[in-house]
Amino acid sequence: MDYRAYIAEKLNIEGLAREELRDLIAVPPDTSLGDYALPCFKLAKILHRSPALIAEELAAGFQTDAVISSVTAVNGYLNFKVDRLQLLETFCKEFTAAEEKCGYGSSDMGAGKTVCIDYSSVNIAKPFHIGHLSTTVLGGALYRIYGYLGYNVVGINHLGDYGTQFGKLISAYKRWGKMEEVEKGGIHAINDLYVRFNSEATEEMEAEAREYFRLIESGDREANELFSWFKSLTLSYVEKIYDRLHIKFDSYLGESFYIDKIPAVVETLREKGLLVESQGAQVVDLEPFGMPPFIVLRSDGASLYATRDLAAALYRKQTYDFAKCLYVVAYQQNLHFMQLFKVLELMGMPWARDMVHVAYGMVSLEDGAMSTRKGKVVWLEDVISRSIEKAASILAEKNPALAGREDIAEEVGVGAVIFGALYNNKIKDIVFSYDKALNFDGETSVYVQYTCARAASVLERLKDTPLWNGEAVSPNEREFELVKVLSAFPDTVRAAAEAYEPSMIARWCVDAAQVFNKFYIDCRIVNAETEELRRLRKTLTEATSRTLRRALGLLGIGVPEKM
RNA sequence: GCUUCCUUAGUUAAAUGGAUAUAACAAGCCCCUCCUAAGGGCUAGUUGUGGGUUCGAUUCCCGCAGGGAGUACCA
Repeated sequence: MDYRAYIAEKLNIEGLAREELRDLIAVPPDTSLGDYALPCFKLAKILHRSPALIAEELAAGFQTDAVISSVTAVNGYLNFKVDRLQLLETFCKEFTAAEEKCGYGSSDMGAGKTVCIDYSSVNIAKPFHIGHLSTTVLGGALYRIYGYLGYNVVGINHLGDYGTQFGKLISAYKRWGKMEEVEKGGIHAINDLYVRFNSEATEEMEAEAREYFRLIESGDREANELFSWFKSLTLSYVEKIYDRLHIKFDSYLGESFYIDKIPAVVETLREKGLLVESQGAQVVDLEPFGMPPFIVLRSDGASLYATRDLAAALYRKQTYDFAKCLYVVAYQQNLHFMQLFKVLELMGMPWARDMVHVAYGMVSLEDGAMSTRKGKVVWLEDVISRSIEKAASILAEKNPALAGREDIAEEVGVGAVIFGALYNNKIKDIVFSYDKALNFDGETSVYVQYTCARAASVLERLKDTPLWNGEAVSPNEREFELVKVLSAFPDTVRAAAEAYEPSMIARWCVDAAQVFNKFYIDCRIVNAETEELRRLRKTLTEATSRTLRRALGLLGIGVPEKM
């Protein structure tokens, strides 16, 4: 139920629309003040009286009822307290109804709308390092969040499978590579070849690489077989990682897919008079918009990454007719996307405004930027396996008798890696350290999972106790706080989607877990004072457990029953 | 140079323009005959700088300082 709207409706202030009034209603910093508050300062202008006076008048004229139990005027604020039992009943009713459908916090607001999300977008022949984690888990989380809100979601892995680097790779393989070694070493063996090529490359070798790339393009059999082999090795490698991180895609169309669509794009740009020649290249002039030119074709006639992105955008609109198209790409590429979206706008595409660059911060190491060539790199699979190992060793120590420890360690360890990447605002840069990544205390997924395990253990003991059925109880502070935080979940999911900020959900998880743990410590659940209280507390415990599980699930994190 | 993002306890970070700026980690102390101590409690400690808008600014605007990123044929 929308308490704000309810209060706005009851207040009914002249000269102010209900909606406006509703949006003015805030939550006080301290519960002891109230559950909702109307700051009366803005009203002072409309009503020509002091805020304090307005608050007092409104308080005097407000009829409390079964929903709002008290109203007080304090320093220009009108503070409302909700009836706790009524809140409890409302929450339980809404929660149960939602769980019977698609889950508490889910919605049909996205029905009939498609959202394309371009994320992770791996490069062929390059292993995953810690820098690829953000786009992968952010995109994966947005994919699930939008799905939960009823959108039709298309997850796109825009493969980096086109460019002269693949000529280099073939050249390197033919020079030094052995099939058995590559089969055995997989993507890292391929990467080593590529790194070696770059460090030893001569003019002659560069020319050879260009020739191999030309051979790939012209359909040469051997070159294409090698390239396909590298591609399939890469895909089977990344799929293993995606499985562990619970990431999925609906499309793996990469850059190479768009090559034959480029002439048509170039033609359209020409027809619209957007294409000009500059220093031998074909460009769209963006000078009037304060940006460097958007290069469509190089002076040698070849396309660029930007051109393929343009073709991809047009293709996606045509194929999916999206309401929104998200690009989960680091802020390094801010300019690129500003240019891309501007060009689409200049082409007369009204949907250019539906394109969103979901920019996130960069990862560096404690001693500076990562560099694959210098070997200064942290591989993602190493981080994941170390995290799992740590979880396993803690588990072995704390709970040696527990069955299925391996799976639990996997969920805990992988969860910590994902959660670490999603907990802060996405725009923040990250300096990677194993100490921080492998921290399982405090504001972490492990804390949230642990809270769920506690709840599960209580619920196991109460499996024969019926749920609360609205019997009259007077909820204490802890129970009340818990209901409040749980009720905030649906809005949190929506806000996270709107801001493309899964961290909001991650933070909600920690908030809710903190509130639950205080409740757990202060209130006996199994041995509650009365039968009614026991049922109520069981109900709250179950709602917490289910919602936390749901929330972590949206982030791609599993929750073990025990740990 | 230009464009753009960032700057909050020792550290990492929260905070639709609202009341006493909130957590965690690290530090110090306390709590397991009691539903999982990967937990709970207590103590101490913060908005870079100068202006402006506003009844009210961590939040919006303009300087300054410091840092990141980008800035024509890489992706």
